[in-house]
Amino acid sequence: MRDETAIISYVNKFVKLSPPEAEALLSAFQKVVVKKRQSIIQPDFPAPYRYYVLEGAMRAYVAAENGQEHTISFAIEDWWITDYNSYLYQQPATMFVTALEDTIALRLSHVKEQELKAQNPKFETFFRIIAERGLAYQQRRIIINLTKTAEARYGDFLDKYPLLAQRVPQYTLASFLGMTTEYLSKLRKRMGSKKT
Amino acid sequence: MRDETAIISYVNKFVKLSPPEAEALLSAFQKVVVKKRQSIIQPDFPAPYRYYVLEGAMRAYVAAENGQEHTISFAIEDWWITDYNSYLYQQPATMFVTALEDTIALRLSHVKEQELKAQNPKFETFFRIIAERGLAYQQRRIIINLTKTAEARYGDFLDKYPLLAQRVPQYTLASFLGMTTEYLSKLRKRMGSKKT
DNA sequence: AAAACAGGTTAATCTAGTTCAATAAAAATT
DNA sequence: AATTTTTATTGAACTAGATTAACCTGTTTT
Repeated sequence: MRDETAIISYVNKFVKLSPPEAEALLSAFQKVVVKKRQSIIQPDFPAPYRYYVLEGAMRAYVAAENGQEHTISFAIEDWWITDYNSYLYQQPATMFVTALEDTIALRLSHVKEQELKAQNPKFETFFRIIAERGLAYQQRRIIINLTKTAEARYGDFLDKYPLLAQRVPQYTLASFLGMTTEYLSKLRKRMGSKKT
Repeated sequence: MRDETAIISYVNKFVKLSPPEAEALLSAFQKVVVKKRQSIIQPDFPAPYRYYVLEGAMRAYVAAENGQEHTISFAIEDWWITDYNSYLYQQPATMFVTALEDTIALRLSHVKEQELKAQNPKFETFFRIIAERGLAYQQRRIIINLTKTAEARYGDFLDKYPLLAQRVPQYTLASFLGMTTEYLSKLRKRMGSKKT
């Protein structure tokens, strides 16, 4: 069982915190327990928090008119998740963020985040770094989506996130990769031996 | 003719700079003139700079084996452009960044950027803000790519960037939107009256 | 232990978007 | 102003991937 100090080690990978700084950071977060299938962010409501996953798995998705779901992101241990357009600009969300497993997360409110950054430039640096990492990650994802076939996207995901691929329901993975469940099922059969 | 002080007004929209701070900022940039079709970033070479466009237009794209080009981003006046995975992590680029028109830009080296941020937390704040804006923008783009048809993506782009849509070659727009030039041409004919 | 639900597979049919190839129209270069 | 290069259009043939619908399996819930 990981406790909330996991986030201290995590932040320390990017900026070195003194014990009082670590304490200040920790006190800005609240621990939340989310049962499988429960949503912590819903369309039309603002998303006042960003979430750091301590244990478990979540996903962010948008629901289309016809009932289709499109997974925008996953988050497991040490990953962050929220609807960034809602959180950063404090506007109504367009996404759901829902637990794929029973999950324990630390949430940080938008207000507390501003306080942290105002209080200590190290926190400003930290949030700058994770925003840049997110930016670079998403640019890679956009490139993959524009350039690769469904089969190549799946193969690529398997290479990069073999454990995650086994951990999340296949229909969420298909919708993350931009294809239907049925087609992913066909691909898996066709690829058979080559990949796990 | 916009001169380099344009970037001062731009940064001032996010963080308020005193005259000496503005001076410090400006001195970190170098003005560069890029002729149409000239590349400032190429695959396999690191991208030591990020670019702020003063005048003109550029695009970032990846070239596939078969000769296809996939446009990752555009930049016109007041926009930034670079290969973020190369610039942020100082690794070899995978993209080209090339001028679509004769362009004047201000470039900031990775080294200078670190100096600015170390020197003054306001700059740290500024780069945090533009990274977050980029993140939110890219999350919107990923949603559009996953959820909309080619026709809807084009309509959407026309609504949001009507001037840009007329300014860049259509094949670059098609490749940005994730479709072939031929298909975009067909869409335009089909949509005819509805949209400009 | 039956019923209900969530997740996954299979196969037939269909279509949005690609490919290929030729042509046309603009724009840049001589 | 003629030639070359770049950009855009058109149509026919094709295919990666979607849709529909039925079925299967394991897991919760009653």
